[in-house]
Formats: sequence, structure tokens, C-alpha cells
Amino acid sequence: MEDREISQAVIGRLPRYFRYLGELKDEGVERVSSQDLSRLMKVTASQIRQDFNNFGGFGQQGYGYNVEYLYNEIGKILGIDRQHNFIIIGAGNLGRALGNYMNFERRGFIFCGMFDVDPELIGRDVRGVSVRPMEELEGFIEENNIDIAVLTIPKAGAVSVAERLARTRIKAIWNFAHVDLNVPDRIQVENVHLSDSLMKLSYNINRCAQEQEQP
Amino acid sequence: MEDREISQAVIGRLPRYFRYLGELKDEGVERVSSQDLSRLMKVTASQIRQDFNNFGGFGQQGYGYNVEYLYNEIGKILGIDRQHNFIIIGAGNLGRALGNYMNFERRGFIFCGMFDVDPELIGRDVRGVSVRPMEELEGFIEENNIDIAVLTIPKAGAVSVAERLARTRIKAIWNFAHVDLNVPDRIQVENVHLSDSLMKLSYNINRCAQEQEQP
DNA sequence: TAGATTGTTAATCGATTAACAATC
DNA sequence: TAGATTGTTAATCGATTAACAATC
Repeated sequence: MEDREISQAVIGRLPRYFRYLGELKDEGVERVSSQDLSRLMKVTASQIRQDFNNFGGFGQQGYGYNVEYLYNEIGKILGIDRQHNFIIIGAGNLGRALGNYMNFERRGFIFCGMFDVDPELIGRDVRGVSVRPMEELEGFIEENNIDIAVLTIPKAGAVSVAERLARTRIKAIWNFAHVDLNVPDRIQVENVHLSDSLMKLSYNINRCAQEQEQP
Repeated sequence: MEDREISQAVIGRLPRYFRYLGELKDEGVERVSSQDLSRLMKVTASQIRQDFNNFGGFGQQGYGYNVEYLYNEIGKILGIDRQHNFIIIGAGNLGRALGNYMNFERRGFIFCGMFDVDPELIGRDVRGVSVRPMEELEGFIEENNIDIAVLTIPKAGAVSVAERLARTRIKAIWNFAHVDLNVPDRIQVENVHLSDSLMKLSYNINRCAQEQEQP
């Protein structure tokens, strides 16, 4: 049944479904119909059914979906029933903030190591993990079965670090640096470009201001 | 010429164009064709021309686009030629990391204030800005012409804070809390759901692993 | 002028929504 | 059984790509 490629548009919506289903589950709700979810999440019921059906039938005609079952299934699809070890490269403010964020652990993402070029920061402790020098990067990745590298360094260093990562067993890069990385297809890259997001916000602010001037 | 609504798909691509054009400008490149940009950015030349033409003709047949002119025009469209005052609500790790990030200032986003409920944090200094108690929120926004509120508080508090913000002059919320906010249309919301992003990454890691097992 | 490259229209592709038969 | 709601097919909508005439 796992045949055709599932579009990134669908994948992008799964975490949001997962979040709402988790909330329903915590409230003790047992079943939910696509129409209920539709009202709650403000998307069409049609899209919800279409999305779920990409992965096979989770529901039952005349009944709807079992909240807990659906929650677990989506969790499995997202792969958060497994463990993923990650390291953070760049022990600046953002890197430390992400290292200190406990909730990732709840989803199976285990904070294992932290690296920086700055000798000042080496040895510092972030939630029980001490900052290591960049020389130890490759060895550490190999020894600790690291799957994900989080890049929170300035763009100048990011490209060359990504090249180093490309030669390791790393499966994915969560990239907060403001550059596009060029890595082999085998390595997944997920970009979080904060300034891009802020600019989009800025556009929408100004667009609205204009609309109100000339209605 | 500013008539039809421009799709969010296009807006979402503008910051990336802006970034590449800025780099070309810094390298001293004077002109660029849609085909050059196409190769550089790995999108189709057709899309580039189509995108720019949403805002009127920036190019010249037989020549291409003037890098600096195009850069400035896109900057204007994104509204980063203006100043936007922002505050950060939530002085935890993430909030402080964003407050310390200097690059936003370069794009006209001015860090003016910071708020938290925790009495421990009140008075703390983040890059020259001291953390204030939540009671002062509304007054501060009014007095300092704040346009943007950055929400870096746990989801439990986010919804009610958003409601308070909705009664102020705030134009936009940059939401890092893991909830969907319900605010009037007049207020723009841009979500940065980090755990959603991480889950997407997780899905793509596992999908690739599967593909390699059964090719 | 000839060559290059845009602006723009038309064709294609993919994603969303609507509709409804299948079925619990 | 009758009512409800899914799974799925068909229709619509929007976004991307291709093509080419306009024009620098």
C-alpha cells in the first residue's frame, strides 16, 4: 500500500493533525469525524479524509476515526515512535536555547552533544551536555550514532560544516543558518530561516496597511 | 498596477530572492538574467520571471535585471525599508536568543522591550533591554509604537496573551508557541512551530531509510 | 541590425474541494 | 434497517512550466 510518493504538502500538515489529536486524546475524546476535525482545525473535511487516505484507511464508515488509534498511527508515520540522536553545532544563544528545550525529548529526539569553534565556550554545560571542540565532530557522530545535526552557526561557517557532515553517517540537518546547503540527496535538510519568516510577516503587515488606505 | 492579490506562495519566495540578490550585489555583480538566477537558485527561470512580474516589470528585454535595483525593489515590497518596533514576550532561552540576535536590526526590526511573568526574570538585561512585568504590556505597546509582538512563551499562556494583544495597536504576532492563535484578521500571525519542523524532518529521514530497504 | 532576454499568454501539472457510492 | 461517515472518484481551482511575441 506504500507505493506512490506522498507530497510534501501532506507531510507538512501531519504534525498539526498530530497536535490536535493529542489534545483531543488528553481531553479523553474517543472518536472524531472528519467534520468535527474540520471545524476544529479550520480545514475542509475533504482534505482531512484525503490526507489520511494517503496512508491507508484509518477510519470506519458511519463512525469516524478513533482518536487514540489515529494519533498513534500518525506518530508512527512521522517516525516519532523511534529515537533520533542529535547534536547541536553552534553553542551561541540559539543553540543553547534549543539544547535546553525539553520537549524534543518527548518526541524521541535525544540531545547528545554540542560543538563550537569558540575556545571560550568549550567545556560549558548545556543541560548536562558539555560543549566540545569541532575537531571531535566526526568521531563523536560515529561513536554515538548521531542521526541529526542542528546547525546554529553563522552562515559563513555553515557551508563547510555541512560538507564535513556530508562525509559522516548523519541522516539529516536541521539548518538555522541563513544559507542554502548543498548536500547529497541521502541527507535530508530542513531549513528554519527565521529572518525569512520575519520578512514574510513584514510584507503582510504592510499589505494590510495599504489595503486599508485604499479600500 | 497593485490590483490582484499576490499569492502567499510568491511572498514566501521573495526573502530567498532577496538573499541571493544581496549576495550578488555584495560580490559586485551588476546584472543578472532569469536564467543565471535560475541556475544559482535551482528554480525555473519561468518562475522567477513570473514571480517578479506580479509586481510590475523590473527587467529589460535583452539585458536582464539590474541586481541593485531589483534588490532594492524587493526590499521595498517586503517592507524592510521601514522600521518595525517589536517586543518579545517570554524571557526564556528562546526569547533571549532572539533578543540577542543582531541581524533583525539590519532589516529594520527594532528590539524595544521584553516581558515575562516570572518575577525572577524581571529586571534582567537582554542587549540593553530590561525584562518588564506583564502588567506593563499594554501601556508599553501604546507608548512605544510597537508593531510586532514575538511570542516565546509556553502554549498554556499564549492564547490568553494573544487575546490581550488583540486589544492593542499590535499589527502582527510572530508566534513560537505551539498553538494556533485566534486573533482578528487585522493582526497578522506568522507561526514558527519548531517541533512541527522537526517532525517533518523525522518523517523524511524514515521515508528515505525505507526506500533504501526496498528499492 | 541581430541576439538576448523579458513580459505574458497558453499548456500542464498538482493540489484542493465536491460529490457520492460503499459500508459500518 | 436507517443514519452517519468514510474512502474514493470526478470536478475545480491554482500554481508551475513552456512557449513565444515584444522589445531592448
